Amino acid sequence: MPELPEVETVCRTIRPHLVGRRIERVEVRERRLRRPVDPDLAARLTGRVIADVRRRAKYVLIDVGEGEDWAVHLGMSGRLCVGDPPSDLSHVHVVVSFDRGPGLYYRDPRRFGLMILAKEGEGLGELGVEPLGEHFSAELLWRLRKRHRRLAVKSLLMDARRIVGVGNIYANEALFEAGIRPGRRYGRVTRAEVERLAEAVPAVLRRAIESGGSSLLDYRDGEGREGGFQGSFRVYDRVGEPCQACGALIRGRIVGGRGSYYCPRCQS
DNA sequence: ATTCCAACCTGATAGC
DNA sequence: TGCTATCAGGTTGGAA
Repeated sequence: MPELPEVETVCRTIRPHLVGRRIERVEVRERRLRRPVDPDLAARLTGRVIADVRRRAKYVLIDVGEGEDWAVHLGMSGRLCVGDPPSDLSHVHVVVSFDRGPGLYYRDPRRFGLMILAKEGEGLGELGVEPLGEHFSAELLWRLRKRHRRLAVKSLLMDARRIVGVGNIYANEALFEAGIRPGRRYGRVTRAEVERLAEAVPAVLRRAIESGGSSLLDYRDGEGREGGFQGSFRVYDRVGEPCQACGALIRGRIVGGRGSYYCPRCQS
């Protein structure tokens, strides 16, 4: 679910409710996430004052001072919402209350999410370039091409060790915008196409953020609202529908184990 | 070193 | 209605 635009939206929507709040109580109801939650997490967080909330890759980073971040990954079905948890607490794994104002809860039916408390910048593994940052460019993509000639271009876009934040939805959408088929070997992508891709990736992500992200099933922002970008998909999950640009029927195939979608006329 | 793929888990949906 | 099979926004570890 949550790719960069969704995580960014969550950060923006929880930030005003959390900054300056002192963590009063943390209840971990289910420790079995993708990696087990530290048994001491609640104790380590209690009493901390939240200094900031920001995003890195697909992580929500809650700055709890002393150089440490409470990093939350939403996996496929995670939600981080401000307010009281729903009366049905199933899949609500963590509930937080503060010295004042509304609480915060984490819900994740599939438990592919992750939650750690670590020194700033640590514990998140190898993370690549931010596609909305200054280091993302055609030059970078061209450089990466040298080392990944055999890889499908879409798989490269989705490899968080190289480029972060781009998941299955936005990889498909950006490749449509750049006119490149998802399964094309990266070594066969031309310089001109790389230039288009370098424009398309941040453009798609920015538009999605403006719409509050995409809600398929589980995603909600920090205030419980659905995103709106799912109504703007050009190719994602649209097999058999006409391309909005040329009318050809959208096709689907598996690339790198993930559902991939493209217009056979607009994308080569 | 790079690439591929199964695995993790629950729920929604499609087909019979 | 109900059962089964398939698929889903992500990441990872191990094999090829």
